[in-house]
Amino acid sequence: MADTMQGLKRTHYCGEVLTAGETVTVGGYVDTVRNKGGIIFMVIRDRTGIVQLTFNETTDPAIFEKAASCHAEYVIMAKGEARTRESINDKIPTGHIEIFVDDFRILAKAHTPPFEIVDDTNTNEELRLKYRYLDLRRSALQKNIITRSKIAKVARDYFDENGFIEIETPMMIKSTPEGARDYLVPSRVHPGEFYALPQSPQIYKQLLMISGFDRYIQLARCFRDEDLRADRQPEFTQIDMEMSFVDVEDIMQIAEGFVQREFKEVLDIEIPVPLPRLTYTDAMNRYGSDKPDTRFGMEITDISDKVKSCGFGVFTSAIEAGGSVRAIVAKNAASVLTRKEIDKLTEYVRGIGAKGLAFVRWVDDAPACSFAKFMAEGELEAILETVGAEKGDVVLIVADKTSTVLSTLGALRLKVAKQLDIIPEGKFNFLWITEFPFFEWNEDTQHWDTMHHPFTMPMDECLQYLDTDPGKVYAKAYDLVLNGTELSSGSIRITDYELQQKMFEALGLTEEEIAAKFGFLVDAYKYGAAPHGGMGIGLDRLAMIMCGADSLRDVTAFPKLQNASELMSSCPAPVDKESLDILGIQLIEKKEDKE
RNA sequence: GGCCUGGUAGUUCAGCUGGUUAGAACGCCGCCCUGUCACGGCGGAGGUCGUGGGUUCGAGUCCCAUUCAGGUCGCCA
Repeated sequence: MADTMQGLKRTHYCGEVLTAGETVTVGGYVDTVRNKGGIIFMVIRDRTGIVQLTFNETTDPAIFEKAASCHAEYVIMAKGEARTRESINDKIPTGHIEIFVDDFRILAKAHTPPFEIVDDTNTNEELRLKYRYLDLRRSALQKNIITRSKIAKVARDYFDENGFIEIETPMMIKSTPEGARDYLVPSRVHPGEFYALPQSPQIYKQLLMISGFDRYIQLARCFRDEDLRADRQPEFTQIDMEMSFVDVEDIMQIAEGFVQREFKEVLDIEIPVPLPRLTYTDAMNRYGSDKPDTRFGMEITDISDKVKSCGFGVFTSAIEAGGSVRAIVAKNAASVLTRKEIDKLTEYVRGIGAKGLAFVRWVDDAPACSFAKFMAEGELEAILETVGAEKGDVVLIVADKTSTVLSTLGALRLKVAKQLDIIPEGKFNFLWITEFPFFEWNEDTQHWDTMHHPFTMPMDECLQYLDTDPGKVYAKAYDLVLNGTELSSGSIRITDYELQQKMFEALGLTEEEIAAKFGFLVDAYKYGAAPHGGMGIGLDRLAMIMCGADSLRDVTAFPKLQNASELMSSCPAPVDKESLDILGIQLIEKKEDKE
């Protein structure tokens, strides 16, 4: 049986700096026990830090013996006098003090954990996730989770101070077939019918604007049944907001104030505003991405003009087919990007849709070039000059359909930058991406899809092209990008009923489809709505970047794996037949069922 | 679904062109040590080499399949 804590009341956390002479009571997990024979030094830990307890065999043999029986992760409580240590440890904040224990309780014994609870762990993540509650004892993770809490608190403060009202929207809503796949929730009361978990509170927050709440905020849980990435979890949290009587500039201003406030209050870092802006078109042309990382250069250069009449068929045929030839320059990379490494990059670009990779590797006075034999006198020199390459650089060139060229070079740019280790740490580059194209031509279905959602307002000057030339319509949509991660996406919404109808027509939706998918929303706008718009800021991603973490898993208490399962509780999991019967659900038998 | 990387003591890893009893560090267990703090000293236990098949006199190592995990593309209005 473990001891009770009867008669003891915690007075201090482990990380609190004590003054010599005071009597304190602390509790925590045993970190290390250093038994020297006649004296024991025990380090205990809680979420605030660590403190050393000292036991002397001659002072109190009974307590000494109990301390000697302790192992890592035992939960203990100790009362005693804080004393200045005989030898001081400068490396820890509480290193000058120790607690000389005169009352000691073992509140819970503990099995040896499957991995050591240390800050700088390199234990494989699968094991740590299986024992997530132990992993979360590590101060590095605790720090992240606590920072995340602070970020959320600052968000609430900021929006509250700016007149926003926090409103909860439902978690069980109607499934809409557009966009990401929904998680479905069956209903016992309505067998065969399903709720969906929200992908975002989008529709509800627009309805709240129609209701006149004017400024709405919610730390909203969102769900998407899509494949995971390091920066993508199936359930996540958005700092979701919406404002009335506003246009794009008003929302950007509020958002800029928000990030400024967060970084100041949580990290004590000044973010200068207004934040830089780039149109979607410029972002694609310069960085090959709609969420460019601007912490380093290596911008894309169009060299189509220089090679359109050269002798290299790969280049010329791409241009003749309406595509282009573009390049990036990796400065001083010739030593790192060996021929072998470039071959690996070629494999990589083939994997993401390009046909190949041409290169110039300028090591010695004569640049090594994969296509040199096709070049006439001076042509290679002209290319090198156009892209600004010098001795020691590597030029990487892709020729294809322009969209493929850009996306390939955009991905290559990031990969090479990581390989060369030229992305500066501790830098926070915010960037607005504006003027998104409204429509995207879908080759498969042969009609126009929206790039955002169909309630996004076109830019005023583009309204005239809605019927005639959808490709020329740009949206009042804006993404906020931080260090190459999309932090937030937002737009001004269509509040004009007739315009909304026109949008649906342009998308080729029939009356029935409109009514079935968005009927109540469309109806709501008949009753009058102030111009409004908003955005959803990814709390998880913001926390990830502010904590300097590489993955959302490091800022999420109980994250999902890449296959969207959770190891600790083993979910999702099958349910018994009775539960399914009540819901009116019948499973299709799998080919090879578990025996 | 495609591509890439990985799976060897509790943990992190080493293990070459196939060849005795598969190693190290940390952790764990036992004994010793009254000022440690990455404590130290002595001793010890601990392995279906992810799984299945194949090649071979012989497989952790080679081949095939499969599975799990991570990254990425597709996907994510």
